[in-house]
Amino acid sequence: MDYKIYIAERISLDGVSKEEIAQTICVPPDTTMGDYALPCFKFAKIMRKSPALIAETIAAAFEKDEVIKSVMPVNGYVNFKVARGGLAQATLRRIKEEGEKYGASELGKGKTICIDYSSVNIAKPFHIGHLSTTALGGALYRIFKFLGYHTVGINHLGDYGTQFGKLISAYKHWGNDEEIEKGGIHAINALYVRFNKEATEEMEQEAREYFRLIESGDKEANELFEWFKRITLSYVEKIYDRLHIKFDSYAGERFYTDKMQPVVDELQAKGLLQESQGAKIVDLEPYGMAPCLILRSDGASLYATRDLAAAIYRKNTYDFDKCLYVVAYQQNLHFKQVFKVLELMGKEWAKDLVHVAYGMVSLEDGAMSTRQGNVVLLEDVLSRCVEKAAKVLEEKNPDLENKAEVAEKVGVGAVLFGALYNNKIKDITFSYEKALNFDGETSVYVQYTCARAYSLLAKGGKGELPENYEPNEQEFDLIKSLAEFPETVRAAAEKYEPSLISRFCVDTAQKFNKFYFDCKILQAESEEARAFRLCLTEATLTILKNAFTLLGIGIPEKM
RNA sequence: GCGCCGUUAGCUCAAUUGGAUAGAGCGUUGGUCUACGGAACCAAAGGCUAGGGAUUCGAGUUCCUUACGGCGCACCA
Repeated sequence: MDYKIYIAERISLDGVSKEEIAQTICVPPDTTMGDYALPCFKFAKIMRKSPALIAETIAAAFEKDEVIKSVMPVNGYVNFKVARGGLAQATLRRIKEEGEKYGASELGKGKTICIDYSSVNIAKPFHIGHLSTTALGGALYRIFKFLGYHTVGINHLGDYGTQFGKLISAYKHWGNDEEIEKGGIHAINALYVRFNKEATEEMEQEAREYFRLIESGDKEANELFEWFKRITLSYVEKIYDRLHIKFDSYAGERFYTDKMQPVVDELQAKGLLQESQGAKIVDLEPYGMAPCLILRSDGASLYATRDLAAAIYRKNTYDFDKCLYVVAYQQNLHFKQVFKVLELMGKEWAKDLVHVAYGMVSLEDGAMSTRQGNVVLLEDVLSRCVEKAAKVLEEKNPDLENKAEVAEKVGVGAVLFGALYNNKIKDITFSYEKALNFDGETSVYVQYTCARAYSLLAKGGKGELPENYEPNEQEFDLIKSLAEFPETVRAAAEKYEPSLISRFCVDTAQKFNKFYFDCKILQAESEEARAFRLCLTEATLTILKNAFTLLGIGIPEKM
């Protein structure tokens, strides 16, 4: 039941709709004030009465029932207290019934959403700079799926550009097949780094020529390129497996090679293409933006050209209702330009394209650079976190059976959770000290809370929910938190902000721990209290599992 | 120079989108240790929400402005 609507329907105000009342109802900062509140200030103007008077009138006219137990006007607010037993019953029953579906909905039924995320570069190792888009995109993918959308995860591979010409040139000069087969991506990347350090002018020339050869379909150049691509993909797929990330398409930039000319033609036909300084552009001056470059003066396509082709292809292929680009805010202008050009082309669906921008990751000693080799590799961060988890596990719980498996869940979870805990727009300075901290507001805290819950349920069994039980403060506080989960999931989707879910988890775990310390569960004061608390424990566990599944993090039963 | 974003406790971050006394974690100090799992819990200290103006019943949140920081601004992706 939605209490806000329930309350709103029992209030009538001249000139104010029930919907507006329901929307205005909020949750007071302190539970002692009430469970819900209606601030009356904005009605004062319409009704030409003071907020305090309106609040008093509403309170006086409100008929209390078995759901709303008390109604109090306080300084222009009307505070409502609900019957706790009823709310507890309804919430716990629903969680029990819906189980792993609790929080899901059919909101997106029949709708398709494309999510472009992670988008790795061929021949470049996966560093922590790629973590945000991967973790965010993966979480959004699951969140939208949970809300009933048909989701399409797209890894828009960075597999196009002169850099691959450089790579082939470097390979020709210094490459060694055996080393590459053994060293994989790192051996390839070493070649690329070396090229950027040591390449002569002739080699640069040669690199451009190799790139041209790839483009024109030259057999050897393409075989080399495909080899590098295979090595890269088998490397990143291992990482994706550990992070529980999946894609439905690996159509990268190269995929659009033959799909750009029609876009250029269409731009031309629609009179949008202009010549400027030898290049072809779409002028965006009227919209306060720099021009969007479509073709270089040598006729070659650009980043924007491929993104235009990709957007059109995705619309034609998936007929999406929304298409997200989970890309760092560095690209703000780029996407504004691309979206605007599509709008000018008359694509009414351009409004459905969303750049989900997030903050940058830097190291304590400055920015990362693949070319200079100044990077922190994700695989290293993962292995160090898992190692640390294993070490702590060895101390705390040496008899645990599946230690390696648990350490993996704890360690990898901590890395993912760290990437999903703050507002996505914030910049991050990576440090091992922070990454390896398992105390406080972390996934480990939540996992530990779950381990406690599992342990309680193993000892106490799963009870039947008692009919007439009046929850105490701690119990009720926790239940209200649990009841908010569906709304939290929806908000996370609406704002493209998985951190709302991470925050929810920590908050709920804190409330559970408070409940755990203040209330005896297995030796409760009555049979009813014991049964109720076990149900509450089970419900909390259900929700934390659902939430962590959305984030892509596992929860061990023991740790 | 222009545009976008950011600035909240010593540090890292929240704040239900304009609502009541701005909350957590880390760190610090003190407490809980015969326990349903101490990777935990409780308490204390710590704030002119970067500065200034405006809007209104009410601003961390909206608008203007200044400062500081990040990012971007034509043939890279």
